[in-house]
Amino acid sequence: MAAETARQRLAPLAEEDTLSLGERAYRRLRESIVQGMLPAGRKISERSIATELGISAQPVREALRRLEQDGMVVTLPRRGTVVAEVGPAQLGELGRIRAALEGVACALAAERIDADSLASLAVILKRMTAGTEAGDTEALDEANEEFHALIHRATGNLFLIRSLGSLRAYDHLGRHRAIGSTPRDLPKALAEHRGIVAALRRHDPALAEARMRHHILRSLVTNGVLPPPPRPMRRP
Amino acid sequence: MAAETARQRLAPLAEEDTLSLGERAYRRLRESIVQGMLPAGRKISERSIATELGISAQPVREALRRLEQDGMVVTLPRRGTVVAEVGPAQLGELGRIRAALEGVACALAAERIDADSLASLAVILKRMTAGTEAGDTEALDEANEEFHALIHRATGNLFLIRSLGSLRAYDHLGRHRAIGSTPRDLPKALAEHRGIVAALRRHDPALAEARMRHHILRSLVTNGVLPPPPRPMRRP
DNA sequence: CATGGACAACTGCCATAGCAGTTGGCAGCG
DNA sequence: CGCTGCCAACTGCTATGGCAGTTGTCCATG
Repeated sequence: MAAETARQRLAPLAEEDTLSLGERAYRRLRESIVQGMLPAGRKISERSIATELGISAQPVREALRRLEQDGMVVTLPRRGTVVAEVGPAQLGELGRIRAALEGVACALAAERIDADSLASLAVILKRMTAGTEAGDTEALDEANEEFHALIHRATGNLFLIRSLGSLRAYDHLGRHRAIGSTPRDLPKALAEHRGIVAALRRHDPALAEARMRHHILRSLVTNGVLPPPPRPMRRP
Repeated sequence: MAAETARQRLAPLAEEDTLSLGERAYRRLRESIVQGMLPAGRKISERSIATELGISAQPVREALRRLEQDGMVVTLPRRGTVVAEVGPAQLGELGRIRAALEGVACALAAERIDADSLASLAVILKRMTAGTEAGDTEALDEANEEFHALIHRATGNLFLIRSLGSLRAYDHLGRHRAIGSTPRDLPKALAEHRGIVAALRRHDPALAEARMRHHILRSLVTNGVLPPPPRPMRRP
């Protein structure tokens, strides 16, 4: 079959940033994948992507190698590179992996988080409270993003930051897969976020880890990417 | 200061494999880092590494970008790339991360492992038993490697396999850092391995996860990369 | 002696060109 | 009509060359 699949071309890279072309291509491609364009199975050729982005093939190639390491594309040598299939099952697995990783991240953060970060978290919590009352899911998503990113950075662990960045990308993919508005339990999420901050403020790694892990797993369940708890979940 | 640090050159890449040069350079460099040559702080220039390996600079560059994603090197744009500092503290963090990841891997494996893999694990257990009685640490290390790699593969999750591959590399680094023979508790490790296989055979994800995580954390403690449990560890 | 500035020797980064292996289709033979 | 073999158009992969930014050294100047 020919490539008749009405492919929407990628806009050329804006030269707004000072980042390397390889880095920009990496982010752009990852974004394009989780946003839904470039669906699973789509063939990605270094040259075509390069011309669409208005750059050379080398940076694209680097980006593809990194995406391959993230598991978002698979490439058969001398055959081609395609967007990896990420079915509901694998999405669930990645969610469980993310839950575990967010857990240790939260534990590490609890050990070394400073007053400034705690203050920032308090501010984010206020925004979350307002957003929950107003039902502003968009603002909530943004605050949620900052919330977790801040905790990740608080660990000071680059490996954790990078891995969780990739994993959260998959989370976005899951939301885009679910047609329409995904179900959420706003008040419960807010309470959990409060509990996590409380544990962080107490510098209690074990408690922080348990609460964070529970929070992620529960949100995955209400979002439908994980089935209801096959065995009674631990109460935090 | 000049580069007078008696640098031992890397042997050119053998063309034994059919792997791409970039992949081979990636593995070679990672190996060289965890083995102790290319110590932390060593400057790594694409060109010099390329000439030492007898290849071009492009594959080396890809390898460096991937190593950067693993956190093993850091590169300042237009300034240079150096081997990342991985102190005892970060080694401990990475260990805790690995414990969590090995845990979920073991849980996933428990859900879907087949009879063949279980049989292979039984064979490995026998080798471990023999090695423990004979005190053959080298054979034990090899068996241990296969043991965990087999469980990783049993999950069928590429992200898990890749991440744990990188993490285990850091584990080797920890052993090479510790001068002389690192302390180990062979009988205890054997018993834990048996318990893990039993949980896998029972297809009990929660039990398998708890046991695997405990196993990793304990081995990290006896190896000295983690301090003795600051708070009472859960009994599996 | 101290200081500043220019030049050379790096560095990472990117574009171009071409290699070898794979695939799809089409002509030609049975 | 069906099958085989070849050829062109891909693919990923690597080498080469060169650009721009950084650094360290050395000489000239105060």
